[in-house]
Amino acid sequence: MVAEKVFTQLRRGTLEFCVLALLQGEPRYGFELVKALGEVDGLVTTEGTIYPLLARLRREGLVETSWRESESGPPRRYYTSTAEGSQALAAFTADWQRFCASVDAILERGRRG
Amino acid sequence: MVAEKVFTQLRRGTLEFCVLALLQGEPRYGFELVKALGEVDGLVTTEGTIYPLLARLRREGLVETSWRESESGPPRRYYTSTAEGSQALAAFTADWQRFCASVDAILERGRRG
DNA sequence: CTCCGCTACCATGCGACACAAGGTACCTGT
DNA sequence: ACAGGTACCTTGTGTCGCATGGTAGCGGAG
Repeated sequence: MVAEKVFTQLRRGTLEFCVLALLQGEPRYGFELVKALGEVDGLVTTEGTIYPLLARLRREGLVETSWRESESGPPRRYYTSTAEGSQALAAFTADWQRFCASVDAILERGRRG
Repeated sequence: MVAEKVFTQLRRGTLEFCVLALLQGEPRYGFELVKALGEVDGLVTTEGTIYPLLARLRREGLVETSWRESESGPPRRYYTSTAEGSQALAAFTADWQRFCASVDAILERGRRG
């Protein structure tokens, strides 16, 4: 709970697109996303983070939603990526790789210095 | 100026340690750091960001400072990484690599889906 | 029937970076 | 020696995304 604080900052800006990536070709609902992200190192989060994020994606037209009945529990709101969402994801992926390369270079320089 | 907004978020949490990396083995002053970061893709920033950041690092004991005369201009406050700073940098580097690997994996999955 | 897990959602707060202005010291040209 | 420009540091305000904690409803297990 203490060392994890670093990841809270690192997640900024990336979490949004990680969600978008998880929605590619496969509709998912909120709680499912929390569990999926929880299995990935450094991306653990909670519903309180995911739902505002999903609402934002919806406002921006990057995802669409639809209700479906569940066999065990309350109905679920499924989120699907729009074409615009996939496009935004692709653009981010390029930016992300550039950014990673820059940071890696600096950290590497620091290790030598 | 529009697409750069993504990087603003990505910088969060990493900028601090990029500065720390630049200080390894080589004392630098604030303005110099701004220029050095400005040459790196995605890490461009301004004094208004750097100085509060440096103040934070100093409060946390990760850097030390000392004034030195300049041959051309006002005196400069030089920042040096402490042993604690180098240690924190090493810890972050490990976290960063874990995080990158996670994000890369998710983005990759999204491209296939 | 009651408790607990699942599911969705909202209100509030914090932390880190951006933007912009202000201030002081030094140098240079004339 | 004075004016203006540059180097350098500082401070205040704004923005935005994630965290924390809480509400509410449904359904199954004990």
